[in-house]
Amino acid sequence: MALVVFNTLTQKKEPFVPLNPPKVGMYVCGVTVYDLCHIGHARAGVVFDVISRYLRFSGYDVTYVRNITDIDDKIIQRANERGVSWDGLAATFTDALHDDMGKLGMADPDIEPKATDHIVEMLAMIGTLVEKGHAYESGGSVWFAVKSFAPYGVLSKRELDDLMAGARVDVNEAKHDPLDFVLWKGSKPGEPSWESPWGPGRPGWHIECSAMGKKYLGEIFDIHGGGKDLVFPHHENEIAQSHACSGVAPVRYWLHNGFVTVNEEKMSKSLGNFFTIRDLMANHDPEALRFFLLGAHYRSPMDFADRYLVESYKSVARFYDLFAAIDTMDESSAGDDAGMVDAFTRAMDDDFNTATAVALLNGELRRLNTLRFDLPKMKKKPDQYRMGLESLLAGTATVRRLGGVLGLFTRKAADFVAEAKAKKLVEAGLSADELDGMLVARTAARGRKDFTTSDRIRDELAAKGILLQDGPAGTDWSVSFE
RNA sequence: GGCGCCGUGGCCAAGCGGUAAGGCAGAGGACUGCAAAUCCUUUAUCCCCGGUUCAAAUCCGGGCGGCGCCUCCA
Repeated sequence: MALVVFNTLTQKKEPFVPLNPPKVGMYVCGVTVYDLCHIGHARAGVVFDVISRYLRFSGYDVTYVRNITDIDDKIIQRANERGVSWDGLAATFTDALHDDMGKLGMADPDIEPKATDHIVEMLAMIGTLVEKGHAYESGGSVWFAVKSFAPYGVLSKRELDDLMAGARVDVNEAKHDPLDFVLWKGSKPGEPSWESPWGPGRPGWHIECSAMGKKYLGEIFDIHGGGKDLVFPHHENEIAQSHACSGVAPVRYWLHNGFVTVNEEKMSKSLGNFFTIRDLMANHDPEALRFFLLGAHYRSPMDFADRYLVESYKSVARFYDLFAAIDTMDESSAGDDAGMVDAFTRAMDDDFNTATAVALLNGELRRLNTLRFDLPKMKKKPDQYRMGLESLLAGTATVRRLGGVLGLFTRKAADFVAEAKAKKLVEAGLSADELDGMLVARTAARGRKDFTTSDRIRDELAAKGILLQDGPAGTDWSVSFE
């Protein structure tokens, strides 16, 4: 089976056929850097990160472009509020963006263009649109004449009349038509501005993506992604600009991810009900957030709650526990579990069904854990043991590799465990030595069958989120986040 | 008002015409001094009502309920 993707343009799943295989050009709308990123940004980031990873896994040569909007009204406004320069503010939040996305295990996009580095390209495009009669200057700004572009509405399935009827369209004296949107915004004194044939100003929001997409991926490219809320007006306007300029539809497949909601309500900056990635990372492992985000299909809405992250952490930890155990075996296998790879591919080929892919990984984890604990019993039968070991090693390697396609399990297992433990000790206010002392005391108590004492120590630690596990090799501990 | 999405076990969530994946929580069991971890077993007929079909959670029609876009927004 081959890859099938849901195209917003047609509202259907379609076979994915790139323009110039094996090359795939993919453009994703990044963020406007005027504030910290929230979970919604994290979802969009993770979704398209996984899509790019999977396309590569499938053998495509992907060029992944994700832009940064570093000039915009909100940036100017926020900078004024804080009494800092607009570009300084943008730089600050760009750094924060990189930091946060990096923590979430995002592979860097191949190209990360900034709006302010592409004023020339935007002006050229606006010039062409004016020449072709799709845009006009008025009141120091340049506007796109929506009615000059017949296909307007193809993406968001809107009729011009319906839009007109909506009372919310912006009324602006300078526009010839209420539907028109700005390409070049004439600036007032004191505002950041660039020179243009129409006077000083700054770019409108939509034109940057048209200009940068074209520059880095060409007039027609394969995938354009972003959050569902960008379908209208942003992507609709982007199509209008690009298509009117070049004469061809710019994008073959439009992909949009669903929202993250909180209490069933969309999380957004304007509602103020958002959690920043940083807030969350203070108490949770970034991989838990990624795992959570992958648990639902990318187009479905997801409700967020803290406890889901706790659940996800447990799941992730279960995988690392297996990996850590295998790592200490000092054996390796070049083998691969072909059936597993096949099932995974089928799931992901169906419009990137990460939920099914994760379920597959879970099922395999159970199989491998069973094998892991049964293996010692097989030692008397060398043939059986050898086969079991091979299956365990190959299966584990496969889970790791496929997890990697989802951006999961990329840390060393030992590091994952060590990190979680170190963090928990700090939280519990214990030093490693103090904990060791307690464990030694408890082992001694158990040795003399003083279970009252040993259980008291165990309860004390459990109250701090430190869970003890007694095994043949001694007592180990793990971390709870409840 | 216009456009679109969704409604699956206590919770989260796949499946989208062939008889309900997976996770969390719960119950029972193996293991354990007791636990924990791990493993095994176990919990649904898919919002309601009609229709199409040999066959529907899956398609169509009508309800009810929730959400999103139409204004900045991933």
